[in-house]
Amino acid sequence: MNYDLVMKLALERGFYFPSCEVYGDAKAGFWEYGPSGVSIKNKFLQLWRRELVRRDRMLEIDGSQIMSSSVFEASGHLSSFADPIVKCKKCGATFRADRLISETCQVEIPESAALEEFDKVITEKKLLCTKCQGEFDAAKKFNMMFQVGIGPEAEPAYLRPETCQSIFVDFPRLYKTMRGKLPLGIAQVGKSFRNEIAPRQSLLRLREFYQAEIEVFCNPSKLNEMERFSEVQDTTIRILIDDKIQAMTCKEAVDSNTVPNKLVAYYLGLLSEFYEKTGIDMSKSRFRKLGDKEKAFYADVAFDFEVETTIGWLELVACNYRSDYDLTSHAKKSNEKFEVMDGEEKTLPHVFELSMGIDRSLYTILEHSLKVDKEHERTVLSVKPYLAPIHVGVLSLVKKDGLAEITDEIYLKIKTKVDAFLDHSGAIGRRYRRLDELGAPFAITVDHQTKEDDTITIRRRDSMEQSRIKISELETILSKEISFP
RNA sequence: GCAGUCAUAGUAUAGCCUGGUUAGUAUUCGGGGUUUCCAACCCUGUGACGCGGGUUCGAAUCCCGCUGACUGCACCA
Repeated sequence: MNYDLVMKLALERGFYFPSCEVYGDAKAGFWEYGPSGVSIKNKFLQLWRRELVRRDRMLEIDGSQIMSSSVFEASGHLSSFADPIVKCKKCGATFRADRLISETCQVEIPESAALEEFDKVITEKKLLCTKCQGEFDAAKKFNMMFQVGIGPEAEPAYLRPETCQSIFVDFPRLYKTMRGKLPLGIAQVGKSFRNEIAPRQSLLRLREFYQAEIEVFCNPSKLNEMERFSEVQDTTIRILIDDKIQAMTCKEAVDSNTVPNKLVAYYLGLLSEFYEKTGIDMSKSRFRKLGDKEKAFYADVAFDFEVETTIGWLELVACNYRSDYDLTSHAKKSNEKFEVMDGEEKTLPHVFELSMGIDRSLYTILEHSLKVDKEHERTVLSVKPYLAPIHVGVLSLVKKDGLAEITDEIYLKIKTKVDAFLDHSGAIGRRYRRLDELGAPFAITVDHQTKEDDTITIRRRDSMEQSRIKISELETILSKEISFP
């Protein structure tokens, strides 16, 4: 299925749509989830909690979205999360200063250098705009963080550009009060904010977006002492090696040194098992080991979990081994102690993170699940039943002869237990089609026979098959069919 | 941020070049009928010119600015 059809479905069926769309000054990069989108997002997160947070006994927190300047001084975002740019005075074109200089006069200046360094070279080498030969203005830093003003004096603070910073600064308290033991996973779901230069393609590149992040704190000398590894040692992970995707078990990945240690392999395994259950086509997925130039400024080793879609390979999860970068920086800046006891050993934990993009994951689930069934002239969202925005459609074959009343009764009985949708209007086939597009795995229909023997038909979304069941069996059947794996 | 293309009901589109009736069509959606298990049919109703300015007696239509979408470049910590 392709991007345009997913977009159309999203707009027509309430999955997602542009923010503030009735106003002409609405800015790009902001989208909202409609009812169907929220429903599938909640279920996706429930699956994430089951498969990762609970399974690994992680601690989940919910931190502030606005964080103090000190946090980002320590994290490096104030200096490193910014690009040096120069603007042409004449035509207004902007360029990355470091790239412009290295491309035009082969002088390498690190992007984190002081702004005067860029100005100096531009003046010395008499660099002019490559488009119009105009002169450049002084170099500036474009920081991708949104600054906010706190209180009447508008003292600067920032919207977090990644959720994980609260996990790092909360770590000492959590470790003490929650009786932590390494390795310890701390998880968080929430919004992050980045002032992207060119947001594009709806949910795939947003200025305000959801992340589900997991920071695993571990003892760097015990990365291969991972008891739980046995749970995933036979789980298959797909890794890109020399431009070829190779499927191997987690054990093989460690033994062949493809993945550096058991801890990292364990979490890549968990992540694969999780995504398998979202219904994403895993044969179109890979872990890609990042080269030195691609890695984030804090990462030692990095694997991106990527999935192939009709608009190319999409990064859904960044798996970064951040070493002690964050805890050391925060310890220094805050003068707090971040070392903990691991058995007899005092250690400053290292961090391995799984930073998941929720919006992109949801898009991919939609794209991989959406099918056009030409034979029956219908569009079907074949999502896993436990992720479906609506679990069951509750329909009357016709409104009259008392059928609507029986249908209402059934709906009343189940509506607080499952996501049910009541519909009496129009032709039955049309109602089935609508439910197919919403991804409802089941529809039940009350007909004339119902009045005689208290049975209803239950229709399955993917096969369109129908069978008769007793009304009294409905709840049991539904709860079994839509339960999480 | 740059360049090109584009912007009309929920969705997809016609009309714009050559300014002038009530902005047309398909589908969706609401109500009613018919049918009585897969988008059928009949009646009926709701619904749109992205925003702001200019030209003009008159602007969906011509001009300017802004915003957004798409594609390419750059960017993606």
